[in-house]
Amino acid sequence: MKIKPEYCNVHDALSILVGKWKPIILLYLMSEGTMRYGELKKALVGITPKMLTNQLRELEEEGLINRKLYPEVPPKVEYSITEYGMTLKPILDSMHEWSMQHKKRKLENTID
Amino acid sequence: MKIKPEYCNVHDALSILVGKWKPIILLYLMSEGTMRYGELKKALVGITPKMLTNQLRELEEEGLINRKLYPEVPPKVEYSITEYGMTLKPILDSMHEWSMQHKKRKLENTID
DNA sequence: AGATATAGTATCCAAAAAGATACTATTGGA
DNA sequence: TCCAATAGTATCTTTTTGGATACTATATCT
Repeated sequence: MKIKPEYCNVHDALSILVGKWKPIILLYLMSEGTMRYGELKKALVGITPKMLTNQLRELEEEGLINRKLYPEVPPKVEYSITEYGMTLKPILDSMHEWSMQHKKRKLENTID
Repeated sequence: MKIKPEYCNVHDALSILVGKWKPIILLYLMSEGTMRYGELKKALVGITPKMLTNQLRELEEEGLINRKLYPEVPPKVEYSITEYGMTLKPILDSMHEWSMQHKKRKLENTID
């Protein structure tokens, strides 16, 4: 059997999740609920405005988060997880769980 | 609450899985069992030897796959998934499942 | 009139990931 | 003696991703 990355579903799922700040943003919105742009910017230590906007836009494009613009001045924009975005929660949770075990395992194997 | 990517377990789990060919290699070894370097190279259409070696080494370093070298000439090397690597299967399976739903959903929303 | 607050853009630069391509060691067999 | 087979290395280039930093629009408040 011959295969290419483009035909791999896991590869595609990963490409949606990957991005330096995407998992964090998703987890954050999943647990904290609605947040404004500025709040996210404060919470995500070290993120640049360009990156924040970029990651939010990409998540929005996949339908995972919602962007609500209030027509005020100064502007107010609220981000929240969509119902659809919540379908990722079990996967993120199991990755979180696996990662913790993995780190534990690494420590155990570092007897040197 | 303030957060950084380095403190996010999901981020870390992803970084182990990410790499253009890693998910494919894992899935392949999970389903096909043991494979030689040359067999993998033939199966993974378009991969360069450098990339193949690189991805295999990184997976091996995490303990997910096994490298068995037979001291023959010409050399013979067999790769297989480890028992530990198999603990990732449920996660990969759910990502596969999610990705399929996601594509279906995208098609439905493309009525334009 | 000028400062303030918010949610971004725009531009340029650095680092990381991936691709192309050629090369190597070894030894059993023709 | 020279070639084939296998599992890689080595080197250079391109592409992708992320970082630094400065700038903008605009109604309101003083």
